Amino acid sequence: MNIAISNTSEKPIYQQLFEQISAQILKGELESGYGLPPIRQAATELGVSIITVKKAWEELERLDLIYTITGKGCFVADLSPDEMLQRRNDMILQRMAIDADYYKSFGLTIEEVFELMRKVY
Amino acid sequence: MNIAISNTSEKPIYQQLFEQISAQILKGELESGYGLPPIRQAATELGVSIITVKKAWEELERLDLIYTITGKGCFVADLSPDEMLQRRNDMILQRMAIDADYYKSFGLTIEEVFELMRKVY
Amino acid sequence: MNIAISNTSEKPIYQQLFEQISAQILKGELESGYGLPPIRQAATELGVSIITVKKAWEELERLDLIYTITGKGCFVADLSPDEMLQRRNDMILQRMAIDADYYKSFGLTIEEVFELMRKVY
Amino acid sequence: MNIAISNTSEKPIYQQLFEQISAQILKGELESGYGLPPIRQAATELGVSIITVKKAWEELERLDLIYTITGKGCFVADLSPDEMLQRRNDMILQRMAIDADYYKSFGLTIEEVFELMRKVY
DNA sequence: GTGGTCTAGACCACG
DNA sequence: GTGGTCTAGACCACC
Repeated sequence: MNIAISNTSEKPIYQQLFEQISAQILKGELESGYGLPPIRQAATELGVSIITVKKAWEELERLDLIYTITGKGCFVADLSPDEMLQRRNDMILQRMAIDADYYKSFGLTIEEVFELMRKVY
Repeated sequence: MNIAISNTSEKPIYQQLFEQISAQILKGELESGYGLPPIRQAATELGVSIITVKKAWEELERLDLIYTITGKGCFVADLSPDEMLQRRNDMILQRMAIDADYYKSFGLTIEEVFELMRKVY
Repeated sequence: MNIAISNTSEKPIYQQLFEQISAQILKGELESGYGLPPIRQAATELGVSIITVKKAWEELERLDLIYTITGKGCFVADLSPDEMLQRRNDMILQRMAIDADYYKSFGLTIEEVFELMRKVY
Repeated sequence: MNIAISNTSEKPIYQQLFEQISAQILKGELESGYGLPPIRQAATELGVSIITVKKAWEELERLDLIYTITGKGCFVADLSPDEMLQRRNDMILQRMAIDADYYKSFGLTIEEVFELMRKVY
């Protein structure tokens, strides 16, 4: 659990949580079966409300990235490396399509995108 | 004025307006001195509230992309081609830095970003 | 809005809400574009918390049965009669598969199921 | 004892146990007088808590489907074939009434229910 | 006015 | 101990 929360960000806290944890799962930092901290503990550690943590956890479960055993806790789902790569790419492509639309609205060619992206990456 | 508004989008309408017009200005579609339609007219044409249009116009003026002549209307600012290119890149790079952070959070290399970006572009 | 809430039921309130409204939508009682009552109003009318109503609404939106326009309200989605029938059957079949498993666990044949079902229907 | 437990199911484990065993008794798979495994053994075999097994056994005893002889164990109750059939139907009809209400809430006719049920059975 | 988010605290079922 | 649900009330952005 290595999470950074920004209260000033325009992005909702639960979404920050969701994005960071899903990224950690899909790039293999959190192994299958890994037990996430109890929501109450996570809430106090992160300094947010229980409900906020729960909302993020729910979204993770909805995408089958974690599973819940009531009374036991929440655990990282069992995904094969192939599945993880697929899910990761799906997630990124979904976001990237929106980003690409933005770049295109400014008339950028793919080559220009590459050139600028190399600068900031 | 070629604008597409989505009421159901999670993105605020005024921001959709702002993004699309600023993009059109910075890629040269709207020439310097071009007179934007009066706020009331734009509002009825787009089917949005006057307040919403005003908010978008204010944001455009704040970034010196348009200027207002009281009683006459709003006009696209005078920007040299160099300035326009500079402003366009600034705007894109600002967004791109955020996008890049997102991609990096999933552990993508720049090459992987290029590969996926080529798919959606 | 014709909703019956049971506080004593073992079924969560938000799920009762979801089930009843989704049923009303999918059997055509609530027409496309129909504006649901504001969540605060619905909450007071039903005597439940705003959050409870919101949770039900969120689930409806997740299944594209309603859509939200921030600042305006929530509206029944536009679904063709064919789509509605399809969605209705999907929803029922999902539940029915579980019910069928239960009946099968008692060794019932399909004919016995029909016979008993006719009694209670 | 042929039981399948799902930890991730929303249905409580004790209830899964109860449902499966009661079904086996009422369809005659477990004969009258058959000795259920000791709670501790059942618990370890199924990989669940003793408390959980006990709760299921208690529910079975409450419905007179099994009886306990202190120090000896739990045994399947003596039920005549007629009684078993009656009890089975009672149990199924109770559930079926709920299921029927659900189908009816979607406006299904009994014929539509039969048609769909045939698909999944 | 609307929905979107968040808080702090409570009670319950399950194991 | 765990998660699941619910409450009452607050603040914000958008329109």
